[in-house]
Amino acid sequence: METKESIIVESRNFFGTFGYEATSMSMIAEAVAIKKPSLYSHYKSKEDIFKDVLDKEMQDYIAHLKSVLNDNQKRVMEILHDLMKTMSLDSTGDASADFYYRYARYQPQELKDYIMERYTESENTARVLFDDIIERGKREGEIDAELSNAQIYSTYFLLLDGLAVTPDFYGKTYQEGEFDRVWEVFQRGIRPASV
Amino acid sequence: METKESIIVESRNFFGTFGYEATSMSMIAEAVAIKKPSLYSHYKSKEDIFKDVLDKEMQDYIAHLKSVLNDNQKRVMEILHDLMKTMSLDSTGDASADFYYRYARYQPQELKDYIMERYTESENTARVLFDDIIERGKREGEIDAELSNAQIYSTYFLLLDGLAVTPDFYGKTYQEGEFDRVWEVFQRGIRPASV
DNA sequence: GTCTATACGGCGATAGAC
DNA sequence: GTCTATCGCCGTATAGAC
Repeated sequence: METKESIIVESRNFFGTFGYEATSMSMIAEAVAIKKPSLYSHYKSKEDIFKDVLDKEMQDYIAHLKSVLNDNQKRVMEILHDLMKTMSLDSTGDASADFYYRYARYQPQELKDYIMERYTESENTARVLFDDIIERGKREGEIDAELSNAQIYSTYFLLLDGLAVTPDFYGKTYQEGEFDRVWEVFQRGIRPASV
Repeated sequence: METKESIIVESRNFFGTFGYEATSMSMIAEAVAIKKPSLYSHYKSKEDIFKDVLDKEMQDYIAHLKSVLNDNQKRVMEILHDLMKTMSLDSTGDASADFYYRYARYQPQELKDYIMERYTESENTARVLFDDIIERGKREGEIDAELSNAQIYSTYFLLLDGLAVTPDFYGKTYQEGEFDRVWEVFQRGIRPASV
């Protein structure tokens, strides 16, 4: 792997796990197996590394959503189910998810504007993708057409975020069942009334 | 206000808004209007300030929940509705909520064990309080008795957390409507089938 | 592009006078 | 309990040889 690639990967892991301030250039350098000053041959500052990591994560996130949501072989509720399940199970220890959800909520002051712009772009794109699939769900009778797309979208994303970042206060067994419990309530909440 | 009280309040605001690492003893001292070394007459370290803030927030959180949940004048769904609404609207800029939700998910390494213990205690207490009210909701026909308490609890808390901490990517108007949209889906998801 | 050496600043924390 | 002065450390970042 190229040195620059390695810097991105290791930095993302540290930023996601420990946060921006708690991640030092020394930690990154050690993980990449070079000396600290060598980092500055690739990036002019710690902020610049962060921005590069962020841009890459945004691209990957959208690419992932597109590939999952545009599967016309599957029924809509199956797609939404599988996506939520993946998020809730894989996310513990998933470096990309850790990173994505952390900086959606908590931005270092000096990077706040930059970060918020990127998330706004990303969430707007995600919204369009979801509008399409929700519309399909309504047409095919899986989702109650009385509900607005915004309703489905808001609720689904709140649950998704929650599942992705909730720490396990209650232990492993509880957490494994959490997705199924939550999914049932969501599914009851959006199904057509007459079914 | 006593100096020590003031330290707690200002520290909580900074810790909640900017995070533990991004909050310096100088910032706290300036906000309290004393010099930095004077802080050490009240606390022996930054970690100690944090622990005191955390303990206090936990107590307040549980006290708040108790007072809201044990209102037998109100119907169960009304209580759950009002609590979620308060969280979703007041929480933007509510220093206590900012603090509580931030450290539930992200702990500085050196304080991790201490923080997790406190949250586990707090969440276990919250769970008992919710079990009671959910049982009441089932008895009084507002909640489908087919669903487990864990289901209601998990889903409700995921939504609550989400509403409390979601940043406004979409602007003010969108955010104001978010609570109502989410509440309807939740309410449809847990109501008895025959109603 | 990588290294050794180093600058400079802010951090948490302490000493000791008042 | 509050202050001024200061310590030691580690952070980001740079200079300059190879």
